[in-house]
Amino acid sequence: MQVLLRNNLRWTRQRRLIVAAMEGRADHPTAEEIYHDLRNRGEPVSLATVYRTLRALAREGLLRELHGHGPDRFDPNLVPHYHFHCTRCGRVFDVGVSYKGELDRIDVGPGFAVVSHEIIWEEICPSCRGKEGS
Amino acid sequence: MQVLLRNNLRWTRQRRLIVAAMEGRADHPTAEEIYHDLRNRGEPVSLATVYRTLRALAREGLLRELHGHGPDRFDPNLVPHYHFHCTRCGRVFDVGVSYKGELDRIDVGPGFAVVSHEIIWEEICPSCRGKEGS
DNA sequence: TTGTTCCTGAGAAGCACTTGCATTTTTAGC
DNA sequence: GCTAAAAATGCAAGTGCTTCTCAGGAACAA
Repeated sequence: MQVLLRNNLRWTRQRRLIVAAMEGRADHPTAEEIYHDLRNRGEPVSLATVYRTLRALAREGLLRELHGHGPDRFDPNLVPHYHFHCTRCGRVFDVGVSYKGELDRIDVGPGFAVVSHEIIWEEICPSCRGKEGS
Repeated sequence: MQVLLRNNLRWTRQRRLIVAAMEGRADHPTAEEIYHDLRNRGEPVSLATVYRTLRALAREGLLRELHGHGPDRFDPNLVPHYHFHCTRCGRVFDVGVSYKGELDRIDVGPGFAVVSHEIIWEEICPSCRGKEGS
């Protein structure tokens, strides 16, 4: 991953830690979650740095930002895929529907330029389902 | 629209104004935008009431809430359809791709319950495209 | 008309970030 | 390895969006 950090981005201790904390995660953590992960392991990082780093990595294309209700989430999985989102707890999961590349090539109208697309399912996840009734 | 307001929701002056301001709009306004609309017309409403009313209407299923970067937006068009979102100015537009009902019926995994789905295109809209270079 | 319940406005509070700035760190060049 | 320039960090303050609190005001049912 570090080899990809060009453009005046320095490979600092904090960035190494944050990248390591993200690597291989499939649970789409928030900046807060990464911050607490590192804090709990005794690693000194500030929340501002976690935010700055995560956004920088997303700008470099090394991470994908997910927006929706609640705090932004980050996904290290760069293979195009879709998500579903639990409307109760806010968690985001991957969905196994194959990526529809043709939707990136549709013509949405004159002057518009498609960058990417995302399909989001609104769901109730099994663990919230268990606590039903509330 | 008023006939649909059941469940202890009272048909107040403010709610009438807010519903009227939303009716037929295709520009997916934010709560702030509705608030300023009414204020500019000399109608006395508070921002808190606009937020409360819009959320209440969405809970009743009379409006759709759109989440993404920036403030939440509201859509009075209940016919299932998709959106694209300008990554520069944050505005949301309707996209003419026909609704894929089968995606509401996919099996995302044991215990998950699909409520709905949305496809969002990330775009640069014509007016931001014109101001390119910034 | 009256009582109950719900709604409203105004401002405070809260969450999720972002920014400013003084102080490190990193890194390229010697 | 040393040095200077540039970039990153931590902290605290600031911002944007939204919800909450609460006292007073409207709506609706009887």
